[in-house]
Amino acid sequence: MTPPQALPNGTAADGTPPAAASLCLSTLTKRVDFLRAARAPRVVTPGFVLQMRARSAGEAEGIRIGVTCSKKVGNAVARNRAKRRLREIARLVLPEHGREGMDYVLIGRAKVTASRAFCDLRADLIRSLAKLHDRTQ
RNA sequence: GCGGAGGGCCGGAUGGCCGCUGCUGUGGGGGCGACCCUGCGGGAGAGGAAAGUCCGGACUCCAAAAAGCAACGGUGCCGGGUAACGCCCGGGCGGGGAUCGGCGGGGUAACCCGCCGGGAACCCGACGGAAAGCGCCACAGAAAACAGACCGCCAGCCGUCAGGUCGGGCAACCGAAACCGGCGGCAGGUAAGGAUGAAAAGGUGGGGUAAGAGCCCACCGCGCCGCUGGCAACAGGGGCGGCAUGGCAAGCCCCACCGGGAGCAAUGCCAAAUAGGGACCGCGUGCCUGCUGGCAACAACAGGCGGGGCCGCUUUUGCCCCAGCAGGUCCGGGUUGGCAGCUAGAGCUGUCCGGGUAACCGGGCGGUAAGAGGAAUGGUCAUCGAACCGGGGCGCGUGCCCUGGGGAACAGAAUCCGGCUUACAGGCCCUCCGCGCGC
RNA sequence: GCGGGUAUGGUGAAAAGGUAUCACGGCAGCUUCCCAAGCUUUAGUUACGGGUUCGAUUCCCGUUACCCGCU
Repeated sequence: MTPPQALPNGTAADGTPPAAASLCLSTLTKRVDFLRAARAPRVVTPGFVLQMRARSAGEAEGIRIGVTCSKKVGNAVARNRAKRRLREIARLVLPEHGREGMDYVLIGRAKVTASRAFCDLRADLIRSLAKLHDRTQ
């Protein structure tokens, strides 16, 4: 058994972020929040669709994240698996790359969300966030 | 060894890092509040179907649900099990079933085909009633349901013909007569036969008859009545009846039994907020006694009588109401927060003992047990890994060995249980029956 | 999660246990100089799988898909 830190891509990403994670992420639960985000700018990648909306003042605090999958993704097992993977990349990426006062919505896609390599999925999210942030500047 | 047929179990494994949701111990913090958040330690966290929502219950509300009636729905061989069931077990009856026996046909033969009978393990069956009633049975066919009589068959009577017959004649032919026969008609007998059809009024064989027919006889079937066995469904055998009851009840229906309705988005509590609002319907504007207030009318309270209401009707008990209110329907407004219900129950299961053919029941000892709430139970990496694909070797062959790729079915608790049904990669185990061979 | 309903040509609808019908549309043909209109013709697993029945779109059971209601 070789220790895991010998592997190059395992240690690089998950160095410190979990400590910072606790302060911001909360979950979107209301249908209206999802509908507002659906009208906001979006980026489409093979594994997911990312929507980002800047909240108006006094609405809520911190970064909020919503995850959703339609019936097109598959049965309950497939949908739950897709949502779990999306939640995991959000947990790893958003504390570092997310912005205060934003609602993010991740939408799963059929087949690909569950099968795409995890590191690719994470890189897709970082790239998409950068794109959206550039666009709103 | 060949062939056939059942049942049960499992449902990828190990480890590293990083997470999620309850519980518990301890510490800290927040909210007006119901309550909530959080650090550290400990321990727990999807299935055999969690699925479909097809049955049965627990539980909650509809005030309680005792009895009867009606309506509606369900179940349906018998017995047992169970909290209960449309489930399970055992039995009965019917059907299927490898093989076997008999008969017939084809073939030189091996064998093949058809019919009938018995029938292994086992499989299938909504399997009460069609002589209580109603309804339906298209097309075809003479006829489709108290049978009837289209064709046919048959003796009789009448008419007709002179083919057979009889007489004469060598013969051609002549004559006689309605006996046989043909044709037509009349009034009957008969249901054996008749293209059909899913189904044709007991079947097969013999006797019998003018022709026929359960008209008679034998066997089979059917019905009725005893007997024997069985708790029963039913089976066996006996006698009697000459046959009456075509099918469909997953058509209406009859019989027996069961069922009040809605469902955890039930329901209860708390917080916050609002207009604690309005319209219509229904019932109704009581009587007596006591006490208090009042000059009195009367009002409030308590008790009795009477009346009304309680999601079909009646009765009983009970509860509520009597001056505006409990009840019903609708319109409008506010909230979309928190907690409980919420997981230990007819629990599940291992083993032993006892009862039972079994399902199952009783007892002892032990093990085990998620409770989320836009919904946790995972993400990722590594190693090992079944199916499957390719190459090589061994072997007569099923196959075995080496090696490279490959990479795990159906599927995610949502109040909880007992079943059923449906989906499912692959693996493991056990049992039964027939035939053949060996001992 | 709980409860209820529907399925028939491409679309919308009928049909009593007995030949699957109607309208619009599509394809092809006739007609016309061409188009329109008109006429003729054509295409169904009655969602799927079983059962009852002589016979099923219809009756019964199971499956699938879709739709509706309930805090």
